[in-house]
Amino acid sequence: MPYSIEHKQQSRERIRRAAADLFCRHGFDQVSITQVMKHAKMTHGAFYGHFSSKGELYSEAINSAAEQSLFAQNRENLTRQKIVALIDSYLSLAHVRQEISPCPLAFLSTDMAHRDEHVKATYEGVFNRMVHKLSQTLTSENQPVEVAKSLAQQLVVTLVGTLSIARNLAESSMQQTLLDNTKSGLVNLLAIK
Amino acid sequence: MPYSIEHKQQSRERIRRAAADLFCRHGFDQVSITQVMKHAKMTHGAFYGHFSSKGELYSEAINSAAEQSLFAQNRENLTRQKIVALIDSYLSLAHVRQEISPCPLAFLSTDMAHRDEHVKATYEGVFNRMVHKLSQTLTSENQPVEVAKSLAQQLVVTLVGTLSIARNLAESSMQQTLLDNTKSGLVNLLAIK
DNA sequence: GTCTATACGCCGATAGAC
DNA sequence: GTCTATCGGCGTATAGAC
Repeated sequence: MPYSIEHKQQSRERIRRAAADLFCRHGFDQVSITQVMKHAKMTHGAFYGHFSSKGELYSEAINSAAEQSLFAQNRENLTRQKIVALIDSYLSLAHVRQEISPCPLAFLSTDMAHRDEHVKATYEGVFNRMVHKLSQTLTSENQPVEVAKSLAQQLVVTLVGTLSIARNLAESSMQQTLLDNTKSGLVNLLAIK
Repeated sequence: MPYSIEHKQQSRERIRRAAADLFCRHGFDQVSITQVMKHAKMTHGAFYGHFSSKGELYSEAINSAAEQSLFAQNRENLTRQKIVALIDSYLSLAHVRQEISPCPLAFLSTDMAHRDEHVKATYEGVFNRMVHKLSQTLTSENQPVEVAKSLAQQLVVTLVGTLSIARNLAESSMQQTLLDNTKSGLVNLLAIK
């Protein structure tokens, strides 16, 4: 038995990671299975030993991107201070250029519209988990949970909207200005609760 | 001469409109020229009498969508009151479902990433025009123009982020909650200036 | 100006050797 | 488990008739 179980799991994980990177960078339709497998150092025929279809890979890739994104890096509970740092990293040129692990919510928002229900559900799951994690931190004792959840939702949609538009601006100075404007707006939002 | 100049212009405009609708609904790659031309009541061979490539059509479609969107409907100067009404329409289920003319910024944000520079520039132009129009209204005499522009940018990115995420939520009740949360957040944002 | 017909390439998925 | 080879379908773009 020349191939161990670990070997197969490692191959699968390499495919997942390559797909997460490429899909976020170029979108689902513009990335072929051949390209993904080339990044994972295999040929395209081997793909179907790990996934049943390109669509299934997409779900896996979204989850993989979420696992490596900024939101997942603080595994334990967040603090308000860490949220500010997270906003800072999220709204950075490095994130726009995908030099750090990209947030799939921002890089794939529009790309979801035409996929099957399973892929959409994956995206929605990532969104809900992010909102939930943030709202836990934003909750204070003397206010209803709905307020914290509303605040967390506003935070996420603003981050996502800013990043996906910033990506489409030609000059990096314009990108930086947009990122900074949102940053100061969010500081106000969180300060007044 | 069986075909008048107006006839050609009308055909071209039908193609532009059909493309705007379909691209916003399904994305660039998922819409074929044949589909666009079917909606425009022609066959696909006729397409190249009006546009030189599918990419060129994309730019035209983005501009066409912008022309018909909510931002373009108030041609004269906006007022603060009209901005509130615009936010209300923008953040409606009807817009999410594309029952009213869709905002190309929200429906195509991610789809831009992989297109050529000309298409991206078109998108950026639409964004800048919207920000400019809003910032004119949000300017008051005793504050620098940068403040109004920053506010207008925050407004647009928040609208775009909310709509593109709402589109990916399965239950309309969840969509409505998200829309309402952003709405109340923006009311606060604009009130405090 | 619009039609039908076709050239040409790319991609998802499968088959079979090793 | 991964390889090479291939099938089948679709989509952009072009050619030529009307």
